[in-house]
Amino acid sequence: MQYKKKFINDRILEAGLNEYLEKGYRGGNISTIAQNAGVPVGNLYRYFDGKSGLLDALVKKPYQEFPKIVDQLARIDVETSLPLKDVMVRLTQMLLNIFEQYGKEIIILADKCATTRYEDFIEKVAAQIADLVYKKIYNDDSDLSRMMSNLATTAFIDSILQLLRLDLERSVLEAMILRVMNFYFYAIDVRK
Amino acid sequence: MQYKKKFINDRILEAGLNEYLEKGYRGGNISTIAQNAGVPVGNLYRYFDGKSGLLDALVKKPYQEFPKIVDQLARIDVETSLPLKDVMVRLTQMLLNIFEQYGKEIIILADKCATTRYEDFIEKVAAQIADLVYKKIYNDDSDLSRMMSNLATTAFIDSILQLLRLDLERSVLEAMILRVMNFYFYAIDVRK
Amino acid sequence: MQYKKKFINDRILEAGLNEYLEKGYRGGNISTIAQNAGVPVGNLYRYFDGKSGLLDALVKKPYQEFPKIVDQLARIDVETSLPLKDVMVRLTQMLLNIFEQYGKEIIILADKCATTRYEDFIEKVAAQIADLVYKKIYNDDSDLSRMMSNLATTAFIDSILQLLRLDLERSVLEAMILRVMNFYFYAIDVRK
Amino acid sequence: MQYKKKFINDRILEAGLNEYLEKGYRGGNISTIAQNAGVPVGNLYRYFDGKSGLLDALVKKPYQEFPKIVDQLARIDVETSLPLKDVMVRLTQMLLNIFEQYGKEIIILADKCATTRYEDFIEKVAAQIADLVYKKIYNDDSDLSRMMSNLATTAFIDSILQLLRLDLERSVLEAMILRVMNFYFYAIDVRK
DNA sequence: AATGAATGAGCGTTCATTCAT
DNA sequence: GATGAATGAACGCTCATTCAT
Repeated sequence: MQYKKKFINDRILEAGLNEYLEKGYRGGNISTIAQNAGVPVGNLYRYFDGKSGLLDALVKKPYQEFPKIVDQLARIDVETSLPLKDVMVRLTQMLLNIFEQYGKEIIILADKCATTRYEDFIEKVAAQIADLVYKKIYNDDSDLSRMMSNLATTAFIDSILQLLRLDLERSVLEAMILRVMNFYFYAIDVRK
Repeated sequence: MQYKKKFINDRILEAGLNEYLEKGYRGGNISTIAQNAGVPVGNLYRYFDGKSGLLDALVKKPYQEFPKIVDQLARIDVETSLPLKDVMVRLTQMLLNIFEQYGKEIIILADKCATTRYEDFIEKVAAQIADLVYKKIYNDDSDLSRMMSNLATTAFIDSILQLLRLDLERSVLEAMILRVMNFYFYAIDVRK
Repeated sequence: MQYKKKFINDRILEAGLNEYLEKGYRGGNISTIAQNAGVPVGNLYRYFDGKSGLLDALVKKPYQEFPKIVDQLARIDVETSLPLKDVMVRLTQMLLNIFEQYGKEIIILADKCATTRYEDFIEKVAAQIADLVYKKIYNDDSDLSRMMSNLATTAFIDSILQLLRLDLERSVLEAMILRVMNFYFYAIDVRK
Repeated sequence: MQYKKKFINDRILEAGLNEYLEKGYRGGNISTIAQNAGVPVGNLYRYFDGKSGLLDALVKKPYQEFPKIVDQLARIDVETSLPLKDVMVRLTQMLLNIFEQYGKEIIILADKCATTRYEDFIEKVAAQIADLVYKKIYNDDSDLSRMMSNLATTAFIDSILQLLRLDLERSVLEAMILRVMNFYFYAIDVRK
């Protein structure tokens, strides 16, 4: 029987989060994580499957949720035929929700997972969203347009992630999101 | 200076480029680099000053050139008072030139130098350009505007970097650059 | 401070002592020390700060004590104006005490520390003692006399060190010390 | 046919001498020796059998001569029954001769050969001379007396070596040798 | 179940020696 | 024969993981 204490589990997760955020997955140090969590290394290994297992645990939720959210959005889009801007507003709301819960974890997924199996996570999510953007705005079977959707989407996501990294107050964050939205999707038709 | 064979020098540089590109500086392995270059480790050390020296050699040129280019651009801007779009076109041309020569090296500088002295290179360059953008477009002493200049500039640079990563043909690259330019700077005044 | 086992600490110290004694600091091999101590290399690093840290730990005490002892002796000399021979007897007693505790460590300090910061330790100690001898016996402002004090003192110390290396019983050691004393300081005035 | 240039041979020997003197055998660096000799490393290997072969070549002469000289002295002693002091004067002359030719080489033999097969050369020579001293002065079948002969002889040799290291002018050296002689062998009978 | 000392493979680097030119 | 670039074993050290207590 595996008995585990939630508060130990949580302290390890938090320490791991900060360590990976600060030094990246490869640069992160398991002993440091254990120490910062106030847990002996050996015990950390009872709670998580080593360095990579801890990473898995940290990013599991957003890693699984993200694609689902975008799928959901896609379905809404198809079913309701909202104008692009509204779709993006919805997307942004969804993103904000998940960011609020998993902000730091997403930054790890986005920036700190070189050499792990997560290393192209953001790329894949961006591609998924870009597909939506492409169908909605460009949809002209040209490679350049596909690329453009990708670029714009990735840039949009990057901008959101940048805001995330700044660790802003909610109200400021909202204001900035609106600006970014405007920036990326105002008069998109003439800019595409 | 001892005699060194250009093709060995180049093979090490190439192997180092690929290794750092693939695994980042920290994750990169000197023995692997040597092996992929077809050179024994010991000899690699005759050509470059170890792991960090090889990184230095790889990124030296773009690391030095980049800030100069932006300075140059700033001077042109002040002296000629060109409209923003023209300034950006100039910048883009300049960037393209340096990208063409040092594309992969710049990606290493941008993404793969955590824990090295280059780790905030892109940030600094972006800040330098963002300052230009801020003065040119916003210039209203508001923190949100400063942030917005930063976001837009970083997103712009990221988009360019993304194109870089795709390893496109020159003509395609040009077309995409034009689109990105348009995307970022069309009707910027109403979107800011 | 983490928990460390005294017997492991001691076994590493002993293995290090023997290794440095046998091969000198530079020639000594950390893996060999670890192996002879029955400890994996990694663990040695938990107990001591690497190759140089282990040397430091080995010689720390005699390195600090020696100069103090000579100072002490100098003070006694000035305050009591004992005849030379008595001063030397006192010195010898003091040396014997420290030799008994740190015999091998002193041999390392004396012979095996080329290229370390201890490399001229014995020279400095000899100079310090020679100064005493010079003031007590020669004191004629001639360079040759200074040299002679240095020679005699160094030879005296070397003789003592040689006895040390022989690992004699206490009683035998005492007898030999008396003879050496006599040898070096009998009728010193006519021999100087 | 092995064709070798004497001046190259000599320059390597000289560079090796200085390197080993300065850094000891283990610390000495073959590439540095080659460079200081103005000879490519590869060529050094044609002239000498590597690091240890160069050492062999450097110390060969004094290594072979020394024991012979002492043997010679022993024979003179037995045949002529000179008084001790005269024997020592003879020895000193002999030593001086060999020192003049091989001074630095002897310092290497004496101090810089840890971990080589020469490491107890000086000890052996001292023992050989000490045997002479013992027979001449002590000769009482006591262990302490044997030890005392060894100590005195070694100290005497060490003092001579010390003078050697100072690289003195001939006249100064002579004066010092006389003093050391006096120091070690004046009234030896009452001091033994 | 909890602890942290123990473990050793793997890293970046050096340098005596070899060998293609 | 001369050259110095090439070679790779061996070093000191780190750290993810294991395991005795």
